[in-house]
Amino acid sequence: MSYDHKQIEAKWQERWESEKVFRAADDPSRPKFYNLCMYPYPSGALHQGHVRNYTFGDLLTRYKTMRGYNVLSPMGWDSFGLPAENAAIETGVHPRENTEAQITTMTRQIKQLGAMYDWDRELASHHPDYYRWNQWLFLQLWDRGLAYKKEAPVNWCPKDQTVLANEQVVDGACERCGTVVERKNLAQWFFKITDYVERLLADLDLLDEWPDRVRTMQRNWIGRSEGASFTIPVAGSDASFEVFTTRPDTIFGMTFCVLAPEHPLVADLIAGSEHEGEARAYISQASRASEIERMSEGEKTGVPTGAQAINPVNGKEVPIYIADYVLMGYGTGAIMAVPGQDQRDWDFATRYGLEIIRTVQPPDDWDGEAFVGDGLTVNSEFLDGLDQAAAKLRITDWLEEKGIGKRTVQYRLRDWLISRQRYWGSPIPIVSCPTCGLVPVPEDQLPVLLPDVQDYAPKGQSPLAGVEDWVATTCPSCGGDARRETDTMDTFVDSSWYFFRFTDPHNDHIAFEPEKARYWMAVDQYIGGVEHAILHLLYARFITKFLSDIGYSAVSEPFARLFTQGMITLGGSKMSKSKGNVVDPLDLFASHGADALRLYHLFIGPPTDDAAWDTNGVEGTWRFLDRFWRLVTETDRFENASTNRELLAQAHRAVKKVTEDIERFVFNTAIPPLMTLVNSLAEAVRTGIDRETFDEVVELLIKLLAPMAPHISHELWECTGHRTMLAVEPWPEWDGGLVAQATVVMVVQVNGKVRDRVEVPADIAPEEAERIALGLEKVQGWIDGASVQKVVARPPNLINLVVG
RNA sequence: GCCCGGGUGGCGGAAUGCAGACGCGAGGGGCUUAAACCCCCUUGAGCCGAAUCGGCUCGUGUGGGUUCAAAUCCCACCCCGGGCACCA
Repeated sequence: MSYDHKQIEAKWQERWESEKVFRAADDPSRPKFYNLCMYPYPSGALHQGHVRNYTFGDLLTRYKTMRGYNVLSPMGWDSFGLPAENAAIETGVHPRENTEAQITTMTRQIKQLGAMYDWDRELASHHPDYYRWNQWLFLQLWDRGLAYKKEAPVNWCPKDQTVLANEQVVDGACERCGTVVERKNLAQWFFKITDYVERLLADLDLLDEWPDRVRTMQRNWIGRSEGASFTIPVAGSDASFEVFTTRPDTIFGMTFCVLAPEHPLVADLIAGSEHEGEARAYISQASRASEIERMSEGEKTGVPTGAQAINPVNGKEVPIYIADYVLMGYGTGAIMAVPGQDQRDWDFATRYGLEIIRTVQPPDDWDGEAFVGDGLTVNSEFLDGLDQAAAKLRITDWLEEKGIGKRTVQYRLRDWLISRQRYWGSPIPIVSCPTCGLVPVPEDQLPVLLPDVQDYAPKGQSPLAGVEDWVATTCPSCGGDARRETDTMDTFVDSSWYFFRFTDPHNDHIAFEPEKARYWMAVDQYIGGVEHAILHLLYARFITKFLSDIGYSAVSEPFARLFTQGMITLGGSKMSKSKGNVVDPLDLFASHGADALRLYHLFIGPPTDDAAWDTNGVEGTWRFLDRFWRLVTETDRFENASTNRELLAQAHRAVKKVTEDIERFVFNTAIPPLMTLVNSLAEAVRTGIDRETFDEVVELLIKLLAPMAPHISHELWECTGHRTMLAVEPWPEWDGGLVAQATVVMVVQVNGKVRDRVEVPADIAPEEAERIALGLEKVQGWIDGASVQKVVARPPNLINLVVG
């Protein structure tokens, strides 16, 4: 009889839940393991990406539990955010109602997977119990000057009617809806992540259990550049401007300067100039140009200001241009242009007929344009003859001595723009008072509750602005009339500290007890999609460092070990509703069961890699489970047999292999030894096996399968007469004596080609291996009288005879 | 343009001194009135031999190199995927 996955899976899901097998107690006497899958947005439908994520996570939860760890594996909901609000705009249904219905649905689906969480610790970021502490976090940052409001040019999505962080702009378009992003000046809230930039960069080196790829992405995102900044005076005026360069050694090659169109000095420089009209037209065009147009590389355009700059090293006067290839947001918004050593400057110079001076000698065969490589400095007075490094050092010292400039480090990373003109998020706990200015809502008045609104449609400001009796309030400081901040927080704020809240999820007088966090943090294993490699992980690292600084966290890095899983693809592209290529996990729960689906996700390929979906593969893992099921439940004839020891040895080798593979987080190679062991066991049942060996091999197989296919494993554990809960049984150890092989098949090569194989003792000496190899008939045929010139012996696996 | 990954049968993928484990697919056989399920066998390409067994040659994107030995290490190139991108 084939196994009834529906009945068995329902039975065990109920048992695990009612017996609270996976509830984590705060017990500092036990070694802990904090295992966390990135908490999901409650979209309402479990997809294969979730299944893959939770299958990996649950395998680890169950494995570590069997290894005796006190495992914390919580689940929660990233439940604020745009999709629920956009749905509300269309349907009028309150986002809360919608979100909570979807949480209910997804909870049921996750339980159908058999993935175990401590549901007593469930949290959802839209609950006042949670966002109250989100607001608390905001106030902590405010108190230390790390939250501030300022007018800034921002990325504005005209469709969603909200501001986007730089990180949420992809190819000049809104990450969510694809609308081309505009630039707008608005007063916005920021977190000062740049205060932490050096630590965020330096501590990446400590994260040696993170994928290199993710560390590199973060490093590039932070974008540290060393160089010099210095002052350039404007000729015939008191004005001057600062520039930053990574190539101060090329300063003698400066033949013009460029200011960004938004540079504050521009207006003064062009006033009254013959180029004023032309320049104004250019500036206004640049400000209207969408981000995407400005970003498209190509022809560099610009206009002269008519003003001249004075090169501080040699007093040479060069023209000052305005061009949009210089960005106001990076460095000082002004550059010294050195076309000889910078391709962008070269392009600009050749277009406008400007002078080009090489100050680095290119190689003799150089036929390119700007030369950016290393070489001897030329045309540079006291720098001549120095290489790049020496010249940089020399000129930077010179600039510092003269008081003209200084060593400078620049970063690509900007402060984190956290305000959103949307409804479905944590209200920012600030009140604006005409006399006191911006005043924080006192901690004991938190949470600032999100009020209900009538109209969710975006109008350029948060829908909260329309709730007059909410907006109108009194100043906590002077008691006078004041108005509430109507922006809400970016949902990345919610997710930047939720892993702390899981350590003390019900606390209603503090965000979390530092003592509890001290026991559970850091997260030992964090599992999720690589799409969070930059934003979420960077923000979470920043907030953790902050919480550490204010005494709430004993760790300054939240995630000790990070695992990023690959995507599931079908027909060459990522499975997604919009592509219409989804395979619904719920259908597979019904047709093949959660165990077969889980096993398929483990087996399909390396967990880090993308994997091409093949429903036949689920059929395959189902067949494997069913074969094992029938073998255990239908075998009833036993006899003494001589091959039992070899079968037992194979079983113990499987224990070793599976254990080692789980430890190194590679699951696809942990399944084949189980499949071959089941096949060998079936073979042994056909040819004769004794009861004792059969039972031992079955017991090992059940335990090894327990973290991967838990339902069928638990049922078989019970079927084979055990009264204990398999989930908390100890993980099996392998018998070293059985694993070690007495004899090994040695490969015999002649001139590097395999010519024969021979069974030899595992501890064979090289000389003996050579003697045996030379005695083989086939080997003699290949040597054919020639002399053996060299013997490379790697006993007992291989020996290579080199003949000439 | 710069920085990461990656190219192995019909397919997903194993393999760090034996290429193709394991699974899927395909082909053949058994069971069956029949089909499905299940069980057994075959399955990189080419070739040799009185040939269901034994053997040979080639073969891991392309071209070189190092080595007794290369999918694996090195160099160059091609292709695919990802990240960043006028960052001075």
